[in-house]
Amino acid sequence: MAKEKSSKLKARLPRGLADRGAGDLAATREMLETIRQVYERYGFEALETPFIEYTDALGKFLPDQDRPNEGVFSFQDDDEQWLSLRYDLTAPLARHVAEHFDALPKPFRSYRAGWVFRNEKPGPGRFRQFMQFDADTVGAPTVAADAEICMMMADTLDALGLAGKYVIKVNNRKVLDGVLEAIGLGGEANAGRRLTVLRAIDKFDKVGAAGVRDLLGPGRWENPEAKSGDFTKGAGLDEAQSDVVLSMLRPGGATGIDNAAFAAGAGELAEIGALVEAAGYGERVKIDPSVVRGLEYYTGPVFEAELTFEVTDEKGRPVRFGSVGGGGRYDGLVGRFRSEPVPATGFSIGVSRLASALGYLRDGAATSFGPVVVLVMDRDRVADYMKMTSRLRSAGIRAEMYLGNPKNIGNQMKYADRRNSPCVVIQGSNEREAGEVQIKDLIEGARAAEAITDNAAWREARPAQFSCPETELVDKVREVLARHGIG
RNA sequence: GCAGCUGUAGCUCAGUUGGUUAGAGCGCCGGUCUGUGGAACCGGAGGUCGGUGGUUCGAGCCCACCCAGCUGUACCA
Repeated sequence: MAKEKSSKLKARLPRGLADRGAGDLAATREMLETIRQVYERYGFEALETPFIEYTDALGKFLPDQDRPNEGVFSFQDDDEQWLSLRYDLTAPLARHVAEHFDALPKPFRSYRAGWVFRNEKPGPGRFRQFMQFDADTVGAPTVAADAEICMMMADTLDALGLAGKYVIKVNNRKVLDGVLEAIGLGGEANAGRRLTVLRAIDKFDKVGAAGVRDLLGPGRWENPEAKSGDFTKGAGLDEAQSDVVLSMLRPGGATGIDNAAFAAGAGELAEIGALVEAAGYGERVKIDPSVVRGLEYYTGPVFEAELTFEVTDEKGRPVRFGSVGGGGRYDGLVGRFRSEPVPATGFSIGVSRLASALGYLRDGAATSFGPVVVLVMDRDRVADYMKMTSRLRSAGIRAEMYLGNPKNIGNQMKYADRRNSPCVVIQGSNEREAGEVQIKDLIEGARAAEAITDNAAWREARPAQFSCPETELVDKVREVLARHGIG
């Protein structure tokens, strides 16, 4: 008993997770709908798969010898089989397609949105639960499918109001493989070093050409000048090898490399370039040799959508959003389940990150209005107030009767204020006798009251309040809502 | 994982060379207040001072270890 106080549960959320309020939800809903419409227009169809899959269907087959299954939330079923929360939407799609292969039209074009989960260290803009919105074409080997996906991403970002503020970068894993082969890193024995080289290239944006050179060679200190902080082990390439890799990152890319992989990759890139150019997307979709992505399961073209604008956060620090989506061709993924190879290509939008970028862009979150509040002026007439509320609801207007302690009208007004109500409905005995109601426009009232500094005067003035016959309640409320653009 | 920084109320912080019962502002709940949302006044709840051990007559303060958070870095299939 004495310990009761200290044994109270602490209300807290695990790190990397977030509750989302009305404003957030509304913005996300609108955004998802915009994306959905674009995808539909391109002829993709909806699909939903569960949050949970067998662990082996998710990622065990991805040749990730680095850290198998780390970063995935997993648990065992009662038959001891391992299950996991999905960490992306691509692996579940591959499972779905493989499972229903015979019933699906090929190429199969589908899209899906949903939560994915990663058990990784969270950071700014990185959560352990976040939403993705994917579109994939399965069963189409042609690079036209890749080009189409890129163009659709461009159209999607345009539709979201980001025209001119992003670039879709395209590269090809075969080009990278060709370069690596040319410097003697081909073959199974060098898989680990290849990975290190790819990761170094991936950091080009962050550390620059000199940083990449360090990472390709001996390694790099967190603070290069002081040689202090954390040390990242390099790939151990010599100068000549590094030169070749770095030359690839310059505009124009690598030259003088003569092997099959490089030629195939360069050819595909040129083809994609020609397709997007011909369709008028040349400014939005660009070849960029520094894009690596996905490190393991991509087999051909890879894409990345990057926002190119900068904003500052509430503390005045610059915020870079960078990548808000990416994808590529994964010809091996569905084939894990089947004896024949199944080509596939897709793109994934990071909904949560993109939503926060859009939020910054719209300087300040749009306020979402609450319901109309019907005040309780006379405790004995609750039935009448509920009836009024009901009339508003029947007319399609969000409305509620005040359910707290009604003894003080001021408290009811405060409640409505806090709910962001556009207006309140007041009917005391005076109005009742006259067959009227008072409607107070809280939004207009707040605006009108800005000039009033004295609280007594503010009360007296009752700004933006008018009375009307009770029969016109719905129409008048509707007028107030319309004035503020509330549907 | 590694490195640096930081831990006192829901939030922002104060707290003397180690000294009694750890404070403030804001926020929250209630009241003044049964006819009006920005105010005022009054009252209240809320703390194992991140944890454990140590030094000391005495620790929020000093020491050791641990934990958590933040930032960077690595990883991100």
